[in-house]
Amino acid sequence: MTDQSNQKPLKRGALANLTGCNLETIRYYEKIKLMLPPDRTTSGHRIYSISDQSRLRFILRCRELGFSIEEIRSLLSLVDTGNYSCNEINTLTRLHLTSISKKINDLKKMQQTLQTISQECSNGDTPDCPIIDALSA
Amino acid sequence: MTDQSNQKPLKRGALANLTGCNLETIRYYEKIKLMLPPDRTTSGHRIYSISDQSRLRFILRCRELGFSIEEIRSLLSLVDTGNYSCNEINTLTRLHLTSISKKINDLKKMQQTLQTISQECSNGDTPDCPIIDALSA
DNA sequence: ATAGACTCTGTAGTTAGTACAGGTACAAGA
DNA sequence: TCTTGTACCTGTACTAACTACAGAGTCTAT
Repeated sequence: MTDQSNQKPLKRGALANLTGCNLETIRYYEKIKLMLPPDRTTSGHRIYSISDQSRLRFILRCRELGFSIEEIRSLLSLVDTGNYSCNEINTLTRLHLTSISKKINDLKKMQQTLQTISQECSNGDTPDCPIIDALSA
Repeated sequence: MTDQSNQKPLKRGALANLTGCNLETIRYYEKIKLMLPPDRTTSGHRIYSISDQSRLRFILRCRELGFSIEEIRSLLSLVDTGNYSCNEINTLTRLHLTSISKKINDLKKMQQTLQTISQECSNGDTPDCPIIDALSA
């Protein structure tokens, strides 16, 4: 009954297809030691276990949520040792939330400024442009 | 009466101090041809004219507002040729505003998701963490 | 004259990947 | 069995926008 197609060991291309991750990115994550070195066939082709697949999904999910590689490294190392508390994880999460808020605020300030100066624009055909003036100020 | 101190030709360090721009960044902008090659003393030290100073300020202001180097290059090339209309400038500005809005939206989605999963956290001392569960899903 | 600050050049490192080139391995069809 | 076309292997170079350094030359103030 259950579909076993995503429960089998996979080669790199198949893992990429399954997760939506770029082929080269998988190798990159191994190089920077986010992904553990997978088993290999005798000829050297990588074989990804189910736990490798879960780990990649975890990484990709964190990236979607804006965690940096180093933040993910911290999360993974807590999980890998098994010596983590929910408390520690939540601290990292809240730190990340703070930096997201800061980015949003910075972008909103830019947006506000640009909207203001853009509204002054006459949209004319002459080189007399209040935007350029504002940017030069 | 008027302070002429920021109206004199300057060397690189002085220009950096005056504008708040990093010393090396000025050289970088020259290398990538955002800044025009300045005059030199006989021994090769760069001497920045008043118009060089204005150009750098323009670049820095655009960077503050989130324009990419290539966007600034477009703006500057319009201004440099003199063949620009307010209309063209405003088009570039509105394109940039669109990309800012998109970034804000993306960050807000991350924020929302992270807040939700963070709130489920018991902050306990055990490795039983709903954040990790959510990230693994 | 000389010490210390400034400037010059080229190069390497940063983040988070992406894209090749040149060479094997594998799987399917004739 | 042979062949052909993918898929995979490795290392390296490229992206954006800087920043930092090493080693050499120059300028300035005492």
